[in-house]
Amino acid sequence: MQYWLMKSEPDVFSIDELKKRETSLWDGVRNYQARNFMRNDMKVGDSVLFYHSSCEPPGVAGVAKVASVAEPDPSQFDKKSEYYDPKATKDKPIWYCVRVKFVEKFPRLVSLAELRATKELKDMLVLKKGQRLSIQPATAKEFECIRRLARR
DNA sequence: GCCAACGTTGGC
DNA sequence: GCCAACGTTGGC
Repeated sequence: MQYWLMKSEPDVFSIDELKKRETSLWDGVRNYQARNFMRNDMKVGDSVLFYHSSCEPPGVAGVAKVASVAEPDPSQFDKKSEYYDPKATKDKPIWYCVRVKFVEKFPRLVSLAELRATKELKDMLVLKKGQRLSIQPATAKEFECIRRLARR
């Protein structure tokens, strides 16, 4: 069982939207490293910290879990989608995505500033300078620490 | 295979 | 809106 942090801009897709839909494909990822995490490493039942980025304030908004292993991202075939990739074919998909399931919205957002201020979390990838990857591995310790912070 | 130019991410 | 950091593209 692994732990992950997944970033999303709440204007595009938020924890509230996931709650409403219950499950959703995590589509639109167009970075190979992030794709590889989804395609190669994510397993059903893995826990996900749902991170809101490019907003005020950025931070961890809640928890999801992986509901199904990766499948070809349908948006790569959709000419009307902003994620359309003309190089992808159904025989040879390029992009993959997992399905995630809503678990909980935190009683309050745990902000990036708060993550930075927490000694236990100092090694988190999301705090590293220049770390832009939208999907990052996390540890059980980090996961539990953030869940505790959210209830303080 | 190098690397300059360009595009994107995302905090501030 | 700025810009640092990083990834991708494409000419050579």
